[in-house]
Amino acid sequence: MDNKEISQAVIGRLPRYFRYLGELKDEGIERISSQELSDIMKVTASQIRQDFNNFGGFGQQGYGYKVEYLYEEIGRILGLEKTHDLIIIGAGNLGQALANYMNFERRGFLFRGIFDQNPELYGKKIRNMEVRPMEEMESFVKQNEIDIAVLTIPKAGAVKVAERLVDNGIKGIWNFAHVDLNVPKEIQVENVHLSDSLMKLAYNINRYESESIQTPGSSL
Amino acid sequence: MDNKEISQAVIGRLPRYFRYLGELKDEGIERISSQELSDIMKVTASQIRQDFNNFGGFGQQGYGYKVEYLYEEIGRILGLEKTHDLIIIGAGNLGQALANYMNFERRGFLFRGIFDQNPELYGKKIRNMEVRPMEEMESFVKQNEIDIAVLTIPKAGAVKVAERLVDNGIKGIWNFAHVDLNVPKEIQVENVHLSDSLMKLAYNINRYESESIQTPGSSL
DNA sequence: TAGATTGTTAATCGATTAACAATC
DNA sequence: TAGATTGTTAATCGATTAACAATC
Repeated sequence: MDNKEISQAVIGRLPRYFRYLGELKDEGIERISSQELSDIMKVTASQIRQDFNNFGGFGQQGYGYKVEYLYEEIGRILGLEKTHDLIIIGAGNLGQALANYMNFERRGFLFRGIFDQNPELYGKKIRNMEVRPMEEMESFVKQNEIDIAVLTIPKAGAVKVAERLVDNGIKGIWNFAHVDLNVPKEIQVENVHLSDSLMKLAYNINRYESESIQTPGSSL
Repeated sequence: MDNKEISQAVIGRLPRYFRYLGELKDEGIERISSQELSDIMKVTASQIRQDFNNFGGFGQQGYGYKVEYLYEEIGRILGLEKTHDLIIIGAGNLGQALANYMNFERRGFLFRGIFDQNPELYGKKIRNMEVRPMEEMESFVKQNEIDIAVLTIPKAGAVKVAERLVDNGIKGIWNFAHVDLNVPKEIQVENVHLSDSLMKLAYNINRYESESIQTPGSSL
């Protein structure tokens, strides 16, 4: 409804709020102030209030926020009351791992099919789905109105597969292939580049080590 | 050597530079200007130059950057010439998928062991390693001087396991458990919260849809 | 040398934090 | 009402982009 664009920095924090509020709710806590939430989550109270106020006022002056209400509102903002139909492209280890991860279903992400180009895998049961040949991907996406494709194939084929998905009406791609996809800007892409993440960890480990060796005054 | 702190925003971009430069090198391209790289990577030339200059001058005025040299320098910054010994905690689908992912080894991340608390999995071969019981984790970390632990266990146990790892000298944790770990600040943590990532994708899909419906003038 | 392109300073933009008036 | 805490404006900080002098 609201028309001002929300920054991706804010969006990126919403799932974490959602998680903490869910936990507070499960603990039976009814109200919380931005300051209390700040202490728990280790972010400033100011940021919490700013973030929430991007979407309108969820709190009440002098009282704070109602945990359950806030939890539901953030879920609604994230679109979790809607369901999404998704397919997995690539039935390797990672594709199978994601297919078997039940928690996504809980949030409305419904696993509808899994595809691979390796004939040896055709018909293999993963969760309750049989692996289908890649050739069936296009028609399947159309007929089942698939929203989201999860790309867990090697990077060599990923760019082309993404184009085929786009041509058949996919709305979003969750991309685990180690390559940047080239799709129209109305198609949403969320990249999970695992090796990039691991390299970042390595950098931070190395940096900390060399820092603590060389800090003046820390010697001997 | 240098003492100014590099921002995580910059560090986060290094693996992507590294990837593109590796591809350019493989294509046999010897030199590149920040403007050319800008066109390929879709980031500003200014940002590229600023980023590189955090680490000293890698280029040459009037010429540009030598691809191979730049590639190697970034690899060095990321610490990829060193090796890291890692273990995986949790031999479920995701743990096995990561264990089988060969590409990490290529970058010096050496898979040394995998642990689980489920006795049915003990001794099961994953890649070339047998699944070990959780009880052996501490001694294994110490004896083999493990740097990095990959946490692919449910969130319930993750916080405690992380503490045990820290007590035994781990330097970094690659955390796939859907919980924030509570470790001393000298321990590096890199979180991969898959469901957060998927929620972000869902938000962006929904947002785009409602926007294109409501944009003034697009009505029919 | 002239042309190209870096390295670096300055300007802008956006995100975070601080402050406080509004109000429950 | 008085106290608490939000919603929101203003101040600050940091990151990105633009501009240009240095120099290959």
